[in-house]
Parts: sequence; C-alpha cells; structure tokens
Amino acid sequence: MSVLRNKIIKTIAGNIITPTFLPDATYGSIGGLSFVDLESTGIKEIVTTTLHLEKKLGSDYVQKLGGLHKFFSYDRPILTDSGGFQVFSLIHRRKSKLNEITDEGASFVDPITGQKDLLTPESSLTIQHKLGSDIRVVLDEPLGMNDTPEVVESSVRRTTAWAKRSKAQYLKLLEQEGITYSNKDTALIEIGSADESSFHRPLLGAVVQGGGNHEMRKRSAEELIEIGFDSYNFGGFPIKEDGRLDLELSEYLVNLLPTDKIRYAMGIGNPDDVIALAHMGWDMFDCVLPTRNARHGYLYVPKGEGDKDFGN
RNA sequence: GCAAGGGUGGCGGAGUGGUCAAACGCACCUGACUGUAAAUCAGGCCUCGUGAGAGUACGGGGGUUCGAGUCCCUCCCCUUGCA
Repeated sequence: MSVLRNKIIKTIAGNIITPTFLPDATYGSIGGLSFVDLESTGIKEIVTTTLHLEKKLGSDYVQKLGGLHKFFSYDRPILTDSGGFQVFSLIHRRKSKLNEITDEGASFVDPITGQKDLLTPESSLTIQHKLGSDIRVVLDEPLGMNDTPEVVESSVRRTTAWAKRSKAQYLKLLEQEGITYSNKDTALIEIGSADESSFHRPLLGAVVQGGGNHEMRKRSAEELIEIGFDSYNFGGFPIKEDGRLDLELSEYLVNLLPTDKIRYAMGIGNPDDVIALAHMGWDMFDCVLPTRNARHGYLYVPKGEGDKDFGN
C-alpha cells in the first residue's frame, strides 16, 4: 500500500516538494560539483555538516560573512545536522574517556588538533543558528541495531532530555532575533494550497532513537512528539546484519509519527530504500551514499539496464 | 670519436651471485560503502590453474659458476661530460 506524499515543506529559503532527497555537502561542496552541476541533477536543497564547519571555519566566521547561503552562494534550502552523528562515528572509532557521551553532551577529541571538545544540545543549536541553516536537527545519541536493552533505553532517555534542552535553546535563539514561534505553525502543506509563501523561521527536527526495538522507538517518538517539533527524524543506524535497511522498522516508525509534520529518514540513501520509504510516507532523505559511491566510481542505473562493460 | 652512467612488470623505481615472479609508488581490475573525520578500506594485478602449484621473465647473443637481474665478453639503444 503506497502512501506516497507529495507535499510542500516550507522553509525560509523557499519551498521543497516532497518526497525529496538532500545530498550531503561536507563543506558546502558536493564532491567537487559546482552548484550549477548540482542544479542540473534536479537537486534543490542540500545538507551540510555542522561539526566540520564549526571546527574548520567556525560558525562565528560564517555568521560574519552572512551565513551559509551567502558563504556558499546558494540560495536554496540548507539543512544542518547536529554534529551528533559525526561525534558518534568518532567515538566509535576510538573509545576512551575523552571520547564519550554523558548527560551533558558528547565529548570527543578533535582528530586534527587532538584537543578535547564538547558538543552539547545547546551548543549544537547555537552553531546551527549562527550558520543560518533553514532546517536544523537537535543533538541526539545515535545507536546501531544490536545494543543491549539498557543501552537503548539510556539512549532514548538521553535523546529526549537533549531534545527538551534543544527546544528551549531554539526558542531562546528565536526570541533573541525577535522571531515568533507557535506550536500551530505548520511547515508542511498540501500542494496547491493557497499559502505557499516562504516560512518565517528555521525548522527544527528531533531524532527518534530506539535501535531495533519497536517499543523503544515508540516511546522515543511519543516523548519527542510531546515536546513538539517541525520534523521527526528516523535516527540511528537502522541497517541490519545483512547490510540492508530494516524496512519493517521503517514502516513501523513512520506510522507512529504525526502526518502533519515532516518525516525525515536520516542517512537513508540506497535508491531502492529511498523509493520504498517514500511510498511508506517518509518525506525527506539525506545520505552520503550516492555521492560517496559516485566518487568511488559506482554508477546507478535503472533496474535491468546495467551494462557489464561498466562493471556496476 | 673518446669518457662516464644506464637499459628490470602498463609506468616510475628497488634489487648488485642463491630465500626474485621481483620491495615501494602510480595506473588498472574486483568487492565494500547508508544523519561524509571514507578523495577511504579490503583483495587482485607475467602466463596457465578455483587451488596447491607449474611455466616463462630482468635490451640481444655468448661465457664464468652447482647457481646470474646481479660477474666477464660482445652487439644494439638511451642520458650526460669532452671533442
């Protein structure tokens, strides 16, 4: 049963028709493509990485230059991640007392400078605010699929707690700018709806955790919905041992999320997966996979049109 | 013409009497890659064989030696110095 949603996500930088896929641009660059090239692919919006920008350039610097859009010379919607997943991957590379997650935040050792650093829910949102992105994500604690129930429970609890702090920080930053916020604001509208003007504030999404455990996913979703966000995101690394996305979990989760909010599957980028999840009702996707694969010489072709002469 | 140094796999470049099918790069091939600290990682890369393994290689020819990419002679070619 397909529930493919063609809707419109409103952002400050313009509207996005769903379902949509956002490629990831580490420093605002998609694997060496110019924005002109990017546009020719039909891509209308991008994701960029908070932590890389913060560590390499500094959000203060980007802010001084007028924000990401001016800095990149890109006027379409830009989504920033919290930096949580990058810290997560760093921590899993090298576990130590310096690389750890506590209730305060995620501490890690900067692999370039070797200095200890701490990313908190508040600092992540402040950085994203300075960067001036259109869609933002709260800091969360991502997990894989095979953690113990205790670890999963802890991740969900912490993710909810961080989401609360993030929302508070978000509202504080909006207030400083004199931007109004209402729980009734809706950034997801029907196509053809009379009101297609651009949105008046950046969007904020929270990330549902719970690993491969349905009950925990449900709890996580409910707790986040209680706080209230513009988007609810499929978090963690929901890839099974066979290397495939857990489609059952994907479908279970999408049906727990409010239909009048954006449902965003983070890090899902296998073309077949994107199509499958879009039909489940997921609105938005981002992933490194297509661009990374392309950089590694991998070409996607429609089913049945592969050519042995081209390898993959 | 004289002098000196060289000619090794697709390329660069190790190797100076046995453990060399040839280090190490590059290129190439295959596999991996899922909120980008992955422009990475794993394997292959003379021929035949799934494999153990076998065969043929170090400019050409000849020689010394149990054994030569490595030593000697000769021929061909390249680079540099002197005329």
